[in-house]
Amino acid sequence: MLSLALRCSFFCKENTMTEVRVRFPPSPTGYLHIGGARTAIYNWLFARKHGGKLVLRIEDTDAERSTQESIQGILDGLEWLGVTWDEGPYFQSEYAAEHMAAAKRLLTDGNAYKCFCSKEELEAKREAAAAAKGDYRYDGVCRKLSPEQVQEKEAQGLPYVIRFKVPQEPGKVGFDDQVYGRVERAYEDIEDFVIVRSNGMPLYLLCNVVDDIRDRISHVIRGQDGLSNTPRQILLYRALGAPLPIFAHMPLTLDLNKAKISKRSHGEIVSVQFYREQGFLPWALANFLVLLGWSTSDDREIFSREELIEAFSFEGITRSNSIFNYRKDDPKFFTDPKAININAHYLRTLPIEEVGALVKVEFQKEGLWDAAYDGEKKQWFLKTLDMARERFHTLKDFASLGRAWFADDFAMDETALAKNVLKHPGLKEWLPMLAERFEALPELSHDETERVCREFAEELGVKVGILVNGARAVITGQVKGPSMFEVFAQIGKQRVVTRLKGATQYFE
RNA sequence: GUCCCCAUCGUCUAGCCCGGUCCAGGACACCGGCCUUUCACGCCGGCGACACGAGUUCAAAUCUCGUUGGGGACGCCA
Repeated sequence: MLSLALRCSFFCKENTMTEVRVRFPPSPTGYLHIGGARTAIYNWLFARKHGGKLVLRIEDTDAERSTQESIQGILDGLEWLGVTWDEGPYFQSEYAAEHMAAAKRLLTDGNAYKCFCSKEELEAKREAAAAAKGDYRYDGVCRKLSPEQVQEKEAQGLPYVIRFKVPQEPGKVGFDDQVYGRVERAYEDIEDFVIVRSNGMPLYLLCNVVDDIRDRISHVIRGQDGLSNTPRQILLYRALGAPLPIFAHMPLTLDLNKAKISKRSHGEIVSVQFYREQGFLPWALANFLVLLGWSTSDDREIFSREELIEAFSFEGITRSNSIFNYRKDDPKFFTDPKAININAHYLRTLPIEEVGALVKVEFQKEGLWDAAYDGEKKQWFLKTLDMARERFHTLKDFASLGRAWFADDFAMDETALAKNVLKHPGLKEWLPMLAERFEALPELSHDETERVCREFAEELGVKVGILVNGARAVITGQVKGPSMFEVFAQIGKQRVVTRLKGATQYFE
């Protein structure tokens, strides 16, 4: 799709910055959302792959919208995902003096000028242009002001913003984006943009560049929505006499209506925290997110950390936006089915000890944790998880669907009750009778319980499945689960017998 | 409106740069089968796409142009 020469320009072009340094600069105006998380992961992968550094920088210059809570949320989210940074977090607000100094320099070097046009004036011009169906760009009236005129206006105490002087010549600015290829923008299409507000505060475009220069960022990896900012930022780098980083823009993640996902309009479904609460394994989410816009040429989709770091490159990144196919109000999937599928995959393939550690946290929250699970019941605990996890999708399932394994106050699934218990009235007598036969055994083993069940079924002249599934319902509250003979043995004689005898209650 | 970007199954995508091996491959989802005491896993099979139109060519998903559709950016937000 894109010429190879262009794609590998990072490796071929001489670069004054030998060290790979990338950054993730969230603005703390809300929780960490999956789009931001994906960008962070890409940066992290790139840094790890090239032995570089990931800098975390909190862009908190919008004091009104930034919150401490949000900062903490972002940090927690990254940490949970396993995205580790090497420097920071730095806070953009602490470098205000530097941003100002840069603005002053641009002013004295003649790369910027003071603009006294009021917001109202500009607004009027914008509206007039819109009414005439034309497009508006700052007309540069203040750029033409003589030094005397500027002095005069300043003497009058008129407020001013500082605008950058975009070259007024036929050329264009361009750069080789690592994902999108050559991107160019004619000077005439760029207006003299504001870099400092009338209250003296520098704007994002400038701050961001100044910070990236100071942090010696070699590769700017960010969302495609930053693509059209890039030409202006390059102008800033040039004027500031700094070397250019390499740019790589990622396609965006869209919602079902193909609109950019945002915290504001999508709520929890796009928040990393939500997945944490819903029982996602952190790496499963990361793995899924990475696949939204990146792939390898082979058919691999499941990657360990190491494998991903090894496999990752800009080459595998698509240029088209991808849709986050979440399904709200779907009884089976509460988010993108693929995300659930990947989570389920990790849930049943990860070393059981790892799953155990995560389930422990879940159980502690649910009041299901028993200290003995870390002690004498540890083997039993892990084996139970191992048996149960095969058909679970999230960590929460252990405490909900799997509750009967660990506690006596579990819920009876309605389908299980109707289909596997009430449908066969004979079970009202048979299950307690089965309990008696189990009681006669020294302990419940897979083979013994199977023998007993089959013999009993034969005596009764019914299919063993009726007995077994009826038992499953009253013992686990579920319509599905592992082989019941293993379940008998695992749940243990006492609970099994009690629950089988209690079957009569369902017939009243 | 202006500038820019994008366009393959419902979704994520491979293939496109270097045209034939692609009546387009994989994954998820969905449907069916096998397995089975259930469900799940696993395995087997099915459904399902090159946005449209021209052009170039012996040959186009791949190259060119146009159309349409979608997205992003156009702030004294970040």
